[in-house]
Amino acid sequence: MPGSWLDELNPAQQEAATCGQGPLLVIAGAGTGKTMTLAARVAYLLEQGVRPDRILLLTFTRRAAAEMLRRARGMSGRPAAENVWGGTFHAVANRLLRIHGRALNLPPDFTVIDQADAADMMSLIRSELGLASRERRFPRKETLVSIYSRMVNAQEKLRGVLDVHYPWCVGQIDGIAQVFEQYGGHKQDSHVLDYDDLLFYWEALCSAPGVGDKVADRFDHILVDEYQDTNAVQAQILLGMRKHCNNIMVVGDDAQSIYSFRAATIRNILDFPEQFPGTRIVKLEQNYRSTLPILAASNAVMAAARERYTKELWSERPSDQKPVLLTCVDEAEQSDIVCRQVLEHLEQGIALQRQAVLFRAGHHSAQLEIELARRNIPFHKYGGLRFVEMAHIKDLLAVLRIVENPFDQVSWFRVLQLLDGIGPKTARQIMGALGIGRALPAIRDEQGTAPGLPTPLRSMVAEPPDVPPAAREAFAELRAALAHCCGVTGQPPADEDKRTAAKRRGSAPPVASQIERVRHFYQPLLERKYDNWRIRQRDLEQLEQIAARYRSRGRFITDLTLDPPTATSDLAGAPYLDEDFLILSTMHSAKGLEWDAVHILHAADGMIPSDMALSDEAGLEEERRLFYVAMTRAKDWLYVYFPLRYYRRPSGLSDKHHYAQLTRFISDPVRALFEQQTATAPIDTGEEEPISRHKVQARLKQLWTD
DNA sequence: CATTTATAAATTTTT
DNA sequence: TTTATAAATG
Repeated sequence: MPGSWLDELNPAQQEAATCGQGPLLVIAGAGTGKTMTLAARVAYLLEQGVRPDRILLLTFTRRAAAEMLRRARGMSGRPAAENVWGGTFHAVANRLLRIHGRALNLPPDFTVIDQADAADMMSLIRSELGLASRERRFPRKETLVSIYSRMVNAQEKLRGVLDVHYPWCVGQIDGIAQVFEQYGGHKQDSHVLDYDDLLFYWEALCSAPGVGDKVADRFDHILVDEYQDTNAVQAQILLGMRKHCNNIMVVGDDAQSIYSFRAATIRNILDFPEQFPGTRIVKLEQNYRSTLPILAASNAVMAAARERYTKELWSERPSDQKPVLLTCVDEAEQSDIVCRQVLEHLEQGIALQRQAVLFRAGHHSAQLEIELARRNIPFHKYGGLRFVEMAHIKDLLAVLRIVENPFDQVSWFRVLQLLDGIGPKTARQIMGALGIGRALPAIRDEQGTAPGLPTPLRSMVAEPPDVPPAAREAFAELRAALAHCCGVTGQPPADEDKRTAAKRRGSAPPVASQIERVRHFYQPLLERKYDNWRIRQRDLEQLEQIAARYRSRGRFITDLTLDPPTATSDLAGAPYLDEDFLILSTMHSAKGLEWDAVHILHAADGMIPSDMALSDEAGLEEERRLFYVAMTRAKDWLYVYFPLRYYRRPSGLSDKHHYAQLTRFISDPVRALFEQQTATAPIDTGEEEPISRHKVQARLKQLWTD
């Protein structure tokens, strides 16, 4: 008998949750209880006696999966829900490939590299090929990765990708093709997979004879959230996983597709019924989240979309409070008013955690962050520059990655160049001497068949190569740190040879202790490299704390690349950090979340829609959906801020500025649905703002104009 | 000759 | 604030 929790669902939600066998497509508009429905589906399946480890729940973030399983546990009262396979496509791919990768000739010790690492590898290849110094500038390494990623994810030809999305690179097509050619080999030599490989190899796993059946046979039910933001490869994976179980449920909303830059395509959700014959379609159209006025404004924004969507979102939450459009003089005033608005709600009893500030790009919140810090308002920021992308974190992790995977060229290259007197050239020499990369492929081949021979790591410890005098001391430190992390401290290397790799890992010290040792090696380099090394040191300490939760170094590294933690909120001021904090988030990272009060910054053309996205029609439409996603996060209060004036240079004496235009998404009919306020309030009695600054600047100007 | 230092330029969104 | 290029240094 189904539990009483089913009664809390509306008919459409119940239908989706208790649907029988076969493919199921759920079109779920914003705020229609999608998460609850998915959780209910999991709970229902468990009650029906489906084994938890035969359910696969694919979500956009690990957090989303955890949240859904938590709810499913609450509904079904079955702790067994913990054994449900949940996570992102990438994380699940990683897990499956660890188990079955041997069938595809994947090295058992492969590590996963993120986009920045992939970019570094592209750069490595670019300089090896001598493409860096040409008369016309070769694409940046980040651009190379983007092109490559789009190519493999959308399964398009290089030529086509360049023509459509990177027309300024078309002239360099031969060089680009050369780099990509080498890239595959370099990854293989380095025993690494990039994000795209994870999906690609999973797909390959499905179609491999023998193993393909085994993999597909692992699951009886597959549930996919946010299906509008999956790409062609991910759809192929689902098709490949269908062999035995046809019970595939996908949930999504074509109006909320915001990841086409990652080659996501709404074709997936639109074509699902054809790809999976016999699909049952359920639409969730009742919005439980937002008040009517907020919903009306959001719908009005979408009404102007090129393609109209067939859903009719409705709500039963009337309210007198329209969304508010706040026009302010400039960015400084915007920050000021956001703070005051947030605090006002806090006084009304809306905790900071139930409020969020959303913006298009990570740096759009920079001014606000300073203002929040000044007023001791704690906040957490999601999206934008993340922890693992910071140079010092990457430096330290690179050392760990070397221990985990001694063939990782990018990490060696990075770590070696940290040392005094070692640049690209010497780093390559040392790597060659250690047998890393293509310099000495013979040694690597023997490695596979004759496990007794020294790996790069062992030769590093036992017979180190020569280094420039300036680097000797630090190099010795590095060797000691590496030795410690392998667990060979104090023991003669001869003793090591007898053990298997697995045993060696077992004897390695705890991950946190490894980081502590690496930090000891890194500390002097950190202090020399950065003026603000104290702040960065705190980050490294925090990394060590995160590591303390892990038993396996490999797991730690993989988790960090597949599910990176958000940036530290140093500015919030640690002493004042209490339980409650305001949420700052990019619009992308806000997907699937909701708050009582939502503040949207920079509703100006050029910010949203972003200038970068305006090159084609599709880009503009995606920006519109993005704005729609941001608006529909709000339950009771929605504030949209529009600064009139932007300064060209954020700092500096020139007071050049330009006037902004209200975002084109708030057209006149849309604007009528907002309550409009102009912030003319006297600003912060303590110090007047831009006016006095201009006076000072004018006075300074006289010094050189007269 | 390779590395370091100085200078200029650029800067969406994320697994 | 990071990153590519140019000049300077050891």
